[in-house]
Amino acid sequence: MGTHYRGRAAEVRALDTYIKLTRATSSVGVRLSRGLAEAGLTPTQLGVLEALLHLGPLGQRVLGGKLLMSGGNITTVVDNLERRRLVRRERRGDDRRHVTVHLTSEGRRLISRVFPGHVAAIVEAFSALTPAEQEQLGRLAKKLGRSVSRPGSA
Amino acid sequence: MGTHYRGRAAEVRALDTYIKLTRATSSVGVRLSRGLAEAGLTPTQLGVLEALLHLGPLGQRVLGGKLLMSGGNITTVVDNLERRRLVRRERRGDDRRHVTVHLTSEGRRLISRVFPGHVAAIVEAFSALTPAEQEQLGRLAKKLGRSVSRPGSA
DNA sequence: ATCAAATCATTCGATATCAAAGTAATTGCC
DNA sequence: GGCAATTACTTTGATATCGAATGATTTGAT
Repeated sequence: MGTHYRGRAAEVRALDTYIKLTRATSSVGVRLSRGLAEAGLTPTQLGVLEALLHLGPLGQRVLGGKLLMSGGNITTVVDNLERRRLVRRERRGDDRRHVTVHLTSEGRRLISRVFPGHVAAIVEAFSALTPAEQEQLGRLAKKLGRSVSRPGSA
Repeated sequence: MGTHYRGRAAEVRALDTYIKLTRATSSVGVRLSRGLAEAGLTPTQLGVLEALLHLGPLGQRVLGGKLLMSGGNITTVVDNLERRRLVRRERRGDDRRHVTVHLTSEGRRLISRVFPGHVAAIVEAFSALTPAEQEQLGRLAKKLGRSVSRPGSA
């Protein structure tokens, strides 16, 4: 008894949380995109350049893993960056299936210039929350993400 | 004094929270997309059908507002749904600029069948968090989203 | 009544994104 | 050594998404 009601309450609660979560994430994303648009970068392109800046040259497969993105998509994004001479592909000698993506000096210059402002925008977006709230939000998000990615317990 | 250090700490904290937030949201989205894919629906298409089911026929502009989506995109999504006979456009008589989007009976049947499973998937995704944690997450997400959407205070 | 401005939808050109199919190269097994 | 399976990337075809430009219609000001 009460199961029905509890079930509905659980539905309303989860749905409500889900909506707030996606809206918040979307809002932050939209805000950050604006700054990036001035540099002519999409969020994904920034992600690729940033990974290359901080981790050095990477294979496309690794890039896809870092950015939670399908392989087919990596090809497209790297294509677009390469066309603008921001990155350079290099076929690896020891295993010619692999392609290593490098920042060009131009790409390095761009990402070095843009990244600080991007971080500042993130800090500003989250300034609505106290440090403790940010940590709490991070903790809950991590817990949620972790459980969804794994085979689910219940 | 200390400003520099605090600045860096704030950056690390916001960045870390941001990454966890986007990853969690993305993971939940990916999980939900799977169930939708079986019904041949994208998340956006589901959103449109669900809005029409629960709110009745709507103008495209209103739909865009509900789903936080640009007008151009609404046209595309409604095009795709209309091609599958799940919705029907109707040019309004009193103001011929307006188009009202209706569910067809086929569309109503589909969304009625799919929606409960979608909700169940959301409940399951969030079951990793206790009710109190879900409410806390919702509260923080709402606070964050609200502040980002508005002209930002500080 | 007429012309300008505003509003709603569509079109267009980019990028993103995925899944599936295809190509190239490597590894493993016999 | 040679064929099968695996792995890495690319290609293809579909949807999503935005912003800017365009078209159609209505509203407002004179």
